[in-house]
Amino acid sequence: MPSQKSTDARRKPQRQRGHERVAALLEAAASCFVDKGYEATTMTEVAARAGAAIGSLYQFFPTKEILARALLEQYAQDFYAQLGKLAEQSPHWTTQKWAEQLCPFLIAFRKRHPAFVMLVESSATPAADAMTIRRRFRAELQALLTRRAPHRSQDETYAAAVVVQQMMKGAVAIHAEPGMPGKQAALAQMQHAMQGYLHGVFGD
Amino acid sequence: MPSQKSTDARRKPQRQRGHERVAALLEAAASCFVDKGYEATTMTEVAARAGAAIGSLYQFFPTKEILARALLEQYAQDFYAQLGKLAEQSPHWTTQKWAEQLCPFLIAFRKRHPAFVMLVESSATPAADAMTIRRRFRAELQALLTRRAPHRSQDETYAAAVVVQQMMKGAVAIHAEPGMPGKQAALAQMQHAMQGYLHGVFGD
DNA sequence: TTAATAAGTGAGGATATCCTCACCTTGGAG
DNA sequence: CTCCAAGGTGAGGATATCCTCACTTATTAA
Repeated sequence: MPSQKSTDARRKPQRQRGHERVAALLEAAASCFVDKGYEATTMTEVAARAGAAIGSLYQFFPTKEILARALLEQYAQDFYAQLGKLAEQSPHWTTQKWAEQLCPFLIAFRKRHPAFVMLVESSATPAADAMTIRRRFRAELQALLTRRAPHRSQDETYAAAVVVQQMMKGAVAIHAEPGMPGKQAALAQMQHAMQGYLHGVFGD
Repeated sequence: MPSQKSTDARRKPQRQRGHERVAALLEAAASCFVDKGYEATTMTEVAARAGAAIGSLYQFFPTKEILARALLEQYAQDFYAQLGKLAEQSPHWTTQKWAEQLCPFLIAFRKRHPAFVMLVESSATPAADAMTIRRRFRAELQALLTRRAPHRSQDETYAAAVVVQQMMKGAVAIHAEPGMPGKQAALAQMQHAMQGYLHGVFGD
């Protein structure tokens, strides 16, 4: 029994047309989630935005939760890939560059995939998946920090990773708030705060 | 026409029993919101947890949104009152004390009223109310900072208030995450980060 | 006591969403 | 060309939630 309904029983596309449909459906789902949130988006509207019949949607995604999880999984891969690029470049960074790179990182990713932060942050249904992603994100941050500050203990770099993660989240929240005056100045201050904190962690 | 259905057309309690009912209903609603989130809580369960009939609930709160707004309004009053206490004491604080007081502030309030942060943070229905609360919260923070750092411009203290607000949110997120190892150390680091940032803002 | 109003009740109507299913269409392999 | 599985379709069943309403009970004022 290779698959169960409750987790992932969707029929995987075999022909090219199937793959195109699935891509369109996922894109439509992302669009709906961004516009209305997870709970408020309806399967009917997802199908409509994809230009597909409701039956087609259910052929590939038997459940709204499975649909969201598929979207999350797709984004998570790209997310970790971007993090990997950071890991490659980080050895050459000054402390200032660390803040310049880390602070806007989530903002940039949210620009590429607006639904990602929404689904990970939302306390909606795929809560377990979101938690997994947040934990791994934190672990990758810790690995980055440990390489830069080997004199710090694991406990110390872990706590620092938690703080940096929350600061990145804060930067996204600032960036995403509609109609905030002086948004650029606030983001600069957030970055400044992160730089000051990293300065203390790195001990330089 | 003193009231409209869409905003607040509830029959206000006149007798003592009515006030008790309303209190029980609000408490039950808060409990449901905390357990299941705004969208997922049903009016039926709110009534059940309050030991009331569904009809009684609708007598005082004709809509789930009105129910949530009433809860938010009640909490907001307490929230601003607590902020006021901070404002009274803040003139005597060292920079370290500022971080010690501000960083755990939201955590403490969340312990008193777990549904408050949930409703304000959630992108659920009363989005406008939540935005209003966040904005006023930020304005009060700015007032606090302006009194402490009069040499800073309004733009500067506003940006600082935004940063401090996000750090407080981050502290709550850390505190609220279930099963995080080294949570106390992470919270201490968050506080340390805020202290370092305020140090720069205050210029001491 | 009696009348009037607040408060209480729960079956059920209206609506909306998730999801199924029986049937149809398409396109590539043999 | 034929066949068959992948892909497509949308009416409608199952379910759940919001909310109403006609009616009963409690409490206060006169």
